[in-house]
Amino acid sequence: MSACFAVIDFETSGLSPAVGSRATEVAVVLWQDGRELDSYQSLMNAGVRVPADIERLTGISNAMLRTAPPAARVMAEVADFVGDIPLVAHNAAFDRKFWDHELALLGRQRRQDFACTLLLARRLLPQAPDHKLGTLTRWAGLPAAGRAHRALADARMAAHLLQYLLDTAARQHHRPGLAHAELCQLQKVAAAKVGEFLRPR
DNA sequence: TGCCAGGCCCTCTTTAGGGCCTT
Repeated sequence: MSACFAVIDFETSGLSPAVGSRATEVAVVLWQDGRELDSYQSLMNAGVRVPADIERLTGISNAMLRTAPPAARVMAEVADFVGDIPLVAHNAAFDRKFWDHELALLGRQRRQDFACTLLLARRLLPQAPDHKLGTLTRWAGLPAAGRAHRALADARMAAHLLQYLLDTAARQHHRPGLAHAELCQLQKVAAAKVGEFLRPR
């Protein structure tokens, strides 16, 4: 049995907490052995106004956020849902800074590493037209999980992309005539390299 | 109104600059 990953995606009011941006929606997909075990998704009201261009991009309106549960309650729930499971995101540097910032507002700290499907895709799939999540999903023929730029759909797309990358890493290390034990060892090495590729520095 | 960040990585690089990617 392979490791379990918590694939996360935030929608936000902007590009960085450093300029006052806050999370507006979060989703996490628990992913193991090529399938979704469980998921969490919620809008979250952080008391900020979402600019009109981001409303259009995500479809998350200020009216929707007015009736959403408080950000503090949602972050406590999602952090408990994730526990110590390793986190994965597409462009993890982005989601990591919002995860850390929103948890810090609760007086809590991240307990695990973040892996990044963007960095892995750049290394393992250099032939792709570009490395946006939507482009890679279409290019690799992965399932379109719903409306792009909504948290649960993007988290599911990133989970399928993670599986595609894990499979690609294993395939690129394959040599004919390997004994089963050798193949298992090679996959462990590939998985370790995946972790190394994806860990934000 | 328009803008705001920041890490990674490539190259016409390393005493730096700029594109990509996230919303």
